[in-house]
Amino acid sequence: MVVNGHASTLDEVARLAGVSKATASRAINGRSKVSAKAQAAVLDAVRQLGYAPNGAARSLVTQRTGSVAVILPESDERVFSDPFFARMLHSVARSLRERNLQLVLLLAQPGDEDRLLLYLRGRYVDGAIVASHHRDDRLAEHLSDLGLPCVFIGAPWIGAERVPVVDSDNAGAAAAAARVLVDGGRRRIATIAGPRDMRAGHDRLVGWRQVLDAAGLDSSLVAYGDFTEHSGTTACAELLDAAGDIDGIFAASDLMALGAMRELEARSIRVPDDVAIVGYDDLGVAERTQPPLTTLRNPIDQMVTEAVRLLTESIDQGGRGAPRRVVFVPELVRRDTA
Amino acid sequence: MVVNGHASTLDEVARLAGVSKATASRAINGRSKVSAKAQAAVLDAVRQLGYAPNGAARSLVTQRTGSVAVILPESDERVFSDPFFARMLHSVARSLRERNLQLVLLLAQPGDEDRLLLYLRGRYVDGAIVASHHRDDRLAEHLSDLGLPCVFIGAPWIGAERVPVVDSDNAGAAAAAARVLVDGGRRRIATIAGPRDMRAGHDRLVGWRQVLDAAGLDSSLVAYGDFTEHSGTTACAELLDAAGDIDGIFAASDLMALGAMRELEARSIRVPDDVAIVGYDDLGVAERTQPPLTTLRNPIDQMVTEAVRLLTESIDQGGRGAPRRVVFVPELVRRDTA
DNA sequence: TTGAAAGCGTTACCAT
DNA sequence: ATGGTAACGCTTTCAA
Repeated sequence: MVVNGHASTLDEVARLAGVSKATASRAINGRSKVSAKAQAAVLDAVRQLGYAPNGAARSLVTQRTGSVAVILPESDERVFSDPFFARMLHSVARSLRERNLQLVLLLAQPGDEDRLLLYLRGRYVDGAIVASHHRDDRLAEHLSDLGLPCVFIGAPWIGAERVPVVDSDNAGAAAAAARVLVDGGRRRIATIAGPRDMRAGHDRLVGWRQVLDAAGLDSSLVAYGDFTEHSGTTACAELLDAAGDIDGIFAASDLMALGAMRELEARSIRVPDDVAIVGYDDLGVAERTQPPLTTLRNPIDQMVTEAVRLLTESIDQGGRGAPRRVVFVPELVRRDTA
Repeated sequence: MVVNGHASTLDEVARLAGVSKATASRAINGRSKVSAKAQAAVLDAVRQLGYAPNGAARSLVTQRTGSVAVILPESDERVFSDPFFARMLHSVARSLRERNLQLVLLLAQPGDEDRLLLYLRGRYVDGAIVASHHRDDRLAEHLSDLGLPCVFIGAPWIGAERVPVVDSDNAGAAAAAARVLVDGGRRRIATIAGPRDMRAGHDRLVGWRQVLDAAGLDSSLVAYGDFTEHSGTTACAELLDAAGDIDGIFAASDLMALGAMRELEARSIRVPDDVAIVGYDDLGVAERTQPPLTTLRNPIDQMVTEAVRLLTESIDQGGRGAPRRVVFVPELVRRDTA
């Protein structure tokens, strides 16, 4: 394809096609009127030379790169173990494909923020979707300062009012979960909460506590995990050791619920007979637990679709537009654990 | 930071600092002689304006983007469930950071090859590392045609001779695993193999078979999985149903070994007393199984370090340089399952 | 419909 | 050490 190691330029294409650079450009981008003859000649030359437009040159004039970043300010361990991210990225990739945008995944490790910011300031991407981040990261402020179109999936702790946010009602959903347990007659209801420094972790804990308090039940049976299966097992053991009479558990992720169920099984505690469980996410694991898990469906696809819509809108408007906020409500999926 | 929505340019920095664009550029990039006074003035202006160089403009002249792609031609389900990728990316990120390169992750879905190629041809990245790919993808040929510096981690099926490859000796390691079982006195040795259309899957099966054949043992006890835990469980059940007298299993991934152990436990078959097991990977899971898993350590860090070294070398040489091939040998890690 | 030419924002060469 | 200026490869006026 490539003639001799050096990528071909529009100039060469034009020359080979016997037209000007301008016409060649028009033929390639196909927005403008070009005679059928010129069109064919150019396309032919493109094929012969294996030509592809130089991205830098094109971006320089169009102010567009045709790519969008997904930023994950998260340890790669979690990124690559939590089904949440797999589902989210899958969904993002699909949405972007429809709009002919290239997905660029940026793993934002704690220490590496400077290079990330430099990259974004360098306008290597047209916009960014930020997902799941911790209490202390100031990405929202930075992106807002930067003027780079962005959308946050899940509200950031800091600077949430300055950026568009697509969120789900974590507290409301957790409350629904707690209500399932309370209405099911459970009285010693514990929770395996997510990390305290993450919105989802925090809000789900709050929602659970509210319902328990309102029902006059003890809301002190709390153990913390990090959304992983293993942490669910540990947390469950902790809870059981502290209070042997627990009869209901709300786990802030299905993975933690699964871990908890393993611990319960190890102790020969029956689910849901002895202990009822409600999880959170419904990304596949919940259907496959034994017995199948009652859970709240995290509306990831909806959030992503909306996020991409908002982002492209913002990109098209050149980054202007007021920071909007859209919230989706997780749906209760009743199966057999509660 | 940004004055008014529009990113500032070098021109503005220069004007504010009272120097020429040339000097401003030199001060910012810091390779060339600049008076301390000018240096300070420029840096100050940069800070005041929140200036960052426009990537496109810079790339256009330097022919460098400062970023490197990691291409994963793999379903996102596997990318986000197999610890192999987590470890690899972690390692890549570390190596690139040392060299001040930005990691750009490109998920190459089957249908999406065209856009990926367009992106690469557009020179949005300086080079690419390709990891784990299937029999039918022609990425190696394409990248070789393209002239983009690249390194493959794991040999591709097609075009392996045309690109630099960093690999591990899958067949040799699998042979070592089989030998552990044979030498341990096992006579009915099965394998849970990886996907037939992946090099790692194929080669590990070959290595295992070679040793069994050489020992005069039946090498037909094969079930296929896809490296996931779940597939390991299924495959193990399959094997057990087909041959009840199995006394040794080589699983082509620790995850599949774990799945197999769950099935064995469900059937009250003891490990290693009744059935010995050897896994593959040693990325954390192996230490935590019950009992701890004997396995082969996939030399991911070594492969990645070498891959990044080769890649940056190739980038510095402008993509020239003969396609090299480096192979690392996995180490046997003996624990308690065999 | 087409072509010439003016940028886009940098870096790098060449004088000074 | 510094400034003017020519690239880099493309898109997009503006005339023709």
